[in-house]
Amino acid sequence: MKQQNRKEEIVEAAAKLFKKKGYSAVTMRDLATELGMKAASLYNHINSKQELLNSIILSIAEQFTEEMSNIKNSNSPTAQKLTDIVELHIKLASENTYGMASLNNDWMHLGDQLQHYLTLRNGYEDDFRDIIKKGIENKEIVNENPEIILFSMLTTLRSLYLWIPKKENLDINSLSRSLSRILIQGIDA
Amino acid sequence: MKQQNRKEEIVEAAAKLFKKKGYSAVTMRDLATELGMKAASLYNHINSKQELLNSIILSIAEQFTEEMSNIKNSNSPTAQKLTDIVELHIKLASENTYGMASLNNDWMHLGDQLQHYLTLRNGYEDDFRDIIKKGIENKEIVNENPEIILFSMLTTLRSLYLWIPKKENLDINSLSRSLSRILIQGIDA
DNA sequence: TTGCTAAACTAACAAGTGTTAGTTAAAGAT
DNA sequence: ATCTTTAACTAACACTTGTTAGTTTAGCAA
Repeated sequence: MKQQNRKEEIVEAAAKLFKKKGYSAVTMRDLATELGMKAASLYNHINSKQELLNSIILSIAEQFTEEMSNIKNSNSPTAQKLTDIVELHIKLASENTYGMASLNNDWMHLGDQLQHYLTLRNGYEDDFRDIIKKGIENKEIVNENPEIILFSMLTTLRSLYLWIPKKENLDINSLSRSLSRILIQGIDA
Repeated sequence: MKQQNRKEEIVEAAAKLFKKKGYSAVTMRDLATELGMKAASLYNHINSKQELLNSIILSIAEQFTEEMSNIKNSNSPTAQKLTDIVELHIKLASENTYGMASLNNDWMHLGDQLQHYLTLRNGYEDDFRDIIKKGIENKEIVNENPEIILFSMLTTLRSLYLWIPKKENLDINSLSRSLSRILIQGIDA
């Protein structure tokens, strides 16, 4: 039977290189060298460079979509939902510090999966926006432009993949609490 | 005399394409087509593809560095300095909606200018961090981990270039006020 | 008119691209 | 011992890459 292990090593090494140089700048020869083999040998395990990108990005995107739907459908107060979203991003970012880079920067190079990805992303953003809007209606959060709130939170959360691996001995739970406080309660003394 | 105008058109078109597809995925033939000419003709105005990226990124980076130093050396209270930083990012992001993408995503492809860029960026971040730390010492802002505060604000500000062009009829002053409030005072009702 | 210059062109190059075909060596299964 | 499969290899392909050389065209100065 095929060694599923080797394929995963390739996908991981690909994600690592994609993070460092971007999808387009990584050649199959780069990737092969990283794994100590020749470019042609990669094709015993994978079908194309494109497929590597697709599977890296979509597996993460689908996790986001699924977990967001759980949060949205819970009946927690708004602040708790937002905290849950922070936690979700921290979890997935720390589990996928390489792949998150492709998700953020190379999604436009998804070929036939681009539309599927965009659908997932738009759905995710719509859910996030709805949570904020309901929070404003219920006067649980302040009456600022929900688009600006969404933008501000989401861009911070989307960048976690860059920041988390730089910090050693990072306690994920305390990061989660601290970041939630900062995003929700601000930094004014 | 050489038409400096044409060169600026090329740099602008390059920045636009770099934003859309990333530096590595843009070919000189793409760029030429965008401008209605042949790739070889570009070299009547520019020296290399690399030079395009360098000038796009460094001109913006230098503006950030210069203006940050003004803010740091002012004797405004911390909250005002932070508001000034927000304003600075909004200003430069709206003046460079294309180039900011290269600054954020393609800096690793700067060739011999990479070190210079990193020096500027580190200096900028150090200044930003100092402002936050002083604010905590003076009890002007809350005693959270300054690295998390820095990360959170900076990543939001760095993403403005993506968000600003999507909003039409955007009043830059009201965005500036609103975003400053959200970042500093949070969203808790 | 003549000459110069800016800015476009065509043609080409050497290097690098993703990928395929066919081969080979080692490990397991019969 | 033989057969099959896995996963590596070499060689090569058709195409694309950034860039250079040399040429052409149009406008301006003399």
